[in-house]
Amino acid sequence: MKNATDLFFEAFANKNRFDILMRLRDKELCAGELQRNLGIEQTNLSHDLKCLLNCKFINVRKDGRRRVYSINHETKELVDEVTGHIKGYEMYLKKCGILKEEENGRI
Amino acid sequence: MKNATDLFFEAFANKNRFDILMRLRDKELCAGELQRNLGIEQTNLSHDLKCLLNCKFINVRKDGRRRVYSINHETKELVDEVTGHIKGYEMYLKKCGILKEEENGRI
DNA sequence: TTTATATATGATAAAATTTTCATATAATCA
DNA sequence: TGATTATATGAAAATTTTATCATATATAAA
Repeated sequence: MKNATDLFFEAFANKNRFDILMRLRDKELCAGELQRNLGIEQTNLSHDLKCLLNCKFINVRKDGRRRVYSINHETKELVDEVTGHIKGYEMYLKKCGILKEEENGRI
Repeated sequence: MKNATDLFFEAFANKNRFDILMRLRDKELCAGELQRNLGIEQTNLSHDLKCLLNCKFINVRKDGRRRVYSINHETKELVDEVTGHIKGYEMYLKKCGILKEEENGRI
């Protein structure tokens, strides 16, 4: 049985979902705009938006056949705090051998 | 190639590692104490501590054959902010169908 | 100087999460 | 009404992350 902390990190600490939150930081966007901005697969984006909605990290409103998403205020503040921390520790994170870089198989 | 955000979440948004940070919130502890308090396997704990150290989220000092760990101030503040957010959204997190609960196979 | 305790390391196994695939629904337009 | 666009759903495949296993090192005690 997962506790609230596990669930929180599963929702929040995900690349695509956090990217969505960052994009919504400054202005509301519909699904299609998010898809084009972030380059996420439509189907993944939809799953991710639903998750963020369920958790009340974001809100929706309908506009014709579009759905327009916006971030909630408290979540926006948390995004900012996390973003700040990442900036401050970036150099160490990149050197951590436990957080393994992908094999760089590029030619 | 992982970016700083991916690396940050891999380090920070992990059950065992976040538990360690929470335990260190109020006082410094050696590895053995953390192990007993948290019930983490010795070998996992050691991997996790190394990761947190690499990222500079915690510090160590030697004391005889013990190693005593303490949390860094900025990280402690972030832990508090995250903890607050989790409390506020716990009820929604638990109802999110995307964040799937484990099958509860208990008798 | 051998033994015991505390902690660390690296490779693989196991489990969890994320992506993909196939398809559905809902609203608008022709 | 039928076609088209925008978005959602659920199951299975693919990938990533975490845990386990076997073993190493370092300090202290006997």
